[in-house]
Amino acid sequence: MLALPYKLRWLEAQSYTLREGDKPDRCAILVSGYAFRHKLTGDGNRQILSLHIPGDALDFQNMFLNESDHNVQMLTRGQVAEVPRGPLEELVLNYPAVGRAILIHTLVEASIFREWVVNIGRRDARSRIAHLLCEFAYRLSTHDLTPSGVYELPITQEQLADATGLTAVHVNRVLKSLQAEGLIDRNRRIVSFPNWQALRDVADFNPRYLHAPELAN
Amino acid sequence: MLALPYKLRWLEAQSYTLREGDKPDRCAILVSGYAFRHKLTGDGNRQILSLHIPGDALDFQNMFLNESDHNVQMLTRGQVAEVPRGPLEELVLNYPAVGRAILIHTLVEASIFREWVVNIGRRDARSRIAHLLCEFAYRLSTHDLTPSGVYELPITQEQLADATGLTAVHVNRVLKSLQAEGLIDRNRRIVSFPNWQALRDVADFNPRYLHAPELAN
DNA sequence: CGTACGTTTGATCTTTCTCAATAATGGTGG
DNA sequence: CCACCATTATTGAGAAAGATCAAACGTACG
Repeated sequence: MLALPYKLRWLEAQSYTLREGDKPDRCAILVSGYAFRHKLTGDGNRQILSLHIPGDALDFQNMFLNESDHNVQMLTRGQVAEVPRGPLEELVLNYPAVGRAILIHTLVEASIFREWVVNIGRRDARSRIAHLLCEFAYRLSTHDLTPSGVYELPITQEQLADATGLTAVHVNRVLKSLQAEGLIDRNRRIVSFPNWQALRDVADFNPRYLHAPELAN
Repeated sequence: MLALPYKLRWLEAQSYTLREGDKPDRCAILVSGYAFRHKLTGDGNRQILSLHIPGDALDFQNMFLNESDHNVQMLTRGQVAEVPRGPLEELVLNYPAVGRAILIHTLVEASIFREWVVNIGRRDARSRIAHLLCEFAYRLSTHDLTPSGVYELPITQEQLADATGLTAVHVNRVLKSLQAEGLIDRNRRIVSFPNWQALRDVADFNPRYLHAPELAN
């Protein structure tokens, strides 16, 4: 996989790696910084579909399809490795071990989408937000991206609202109440979790859907 | 693909083809009838994740993972073809054309999950329900499963509620109001759409996310 | 130092939920 | 064919979560 041609590139916060309707001709792998997927409704509301951390393949979801069905945008400034579509496709299809790894990556991402459906469809605001925080922290920690248990949450309250199907005002209030209860500790965008187990309980968070062991190979 | 060993089997409504936590050892392809995926929250609420029509692979989402993260259940009585895991994996990994088809199928299913996130997260009850009806009708029609423009919707209002993140009571009211406006026409579980374009508008339905042309190959 | 963006707060309004009861419907055994 | 039962659908009244509107407050950054 490392033998593929690629181009490292810095991207500013808010810049797009892919827009809905585009025909993808390359796949960006996130190297540093954070990114997110989102989609807009007809009346202009935004729904954030996933958050991405270094190591994630940003455009793979659309790579084998003819046109992208959503947008991928940088959350912070960061670096991506862009791999052209042709060689990547060839590698994926002709090397079973690679094909298997990519398929698993794709299936795990689908599993995360399913959990988001559950989160937004069937949990109240408090659990929803707690769940998103748990997921983010858990993913960072299984990738050894957080030495400390202190997380930089590179996301505005408005983006958090768009990720959870709420409004920014309500997110603000819920965040404050989680803090008042000692479930989270915020200082600007820096968050820590004084009582991880209690937060997990509030969030109804069960990491099974992240399939961490399968991804470890 | 047709050379794979498989076993045809009838399943009753409500029977499971896969449960959360199971280790999948086979993949069921739906031959007749309808099925759905769902997940339960910690306090027992159900969220339906997708509806399936004949031709869909029911267990593929978990096939390459070690344990299933959700349940798959029959909506109606119907028939499935069960393919054992080993031969299917081998075929998928060693035949690029098959691998490609499976990958595309998987990516399209992920795209549908994303649209459900948008639907539940950012549309009101009326649009949500209309959207689900549009999706179902559109998928049936692109598979030539509905000669007539009249659909049997094999789903209770409670299931519809669990699919849209609403309550059964509210679904009932919305359905009645859609009918009063002439956007749908119901007689028991039989539905037709007297004004498809108007329903699409209400639903904010854009079939791009279904990637019908890519699936046609 | 001013401007733009993000956060916080209050007051009020709406959508949707909850609880509870009643009516249809479909299927079953006699 | 009919009576009975379990589901499902429908309706009403009241409650609640979250949305909306509007304003003030911070903070980073050019």
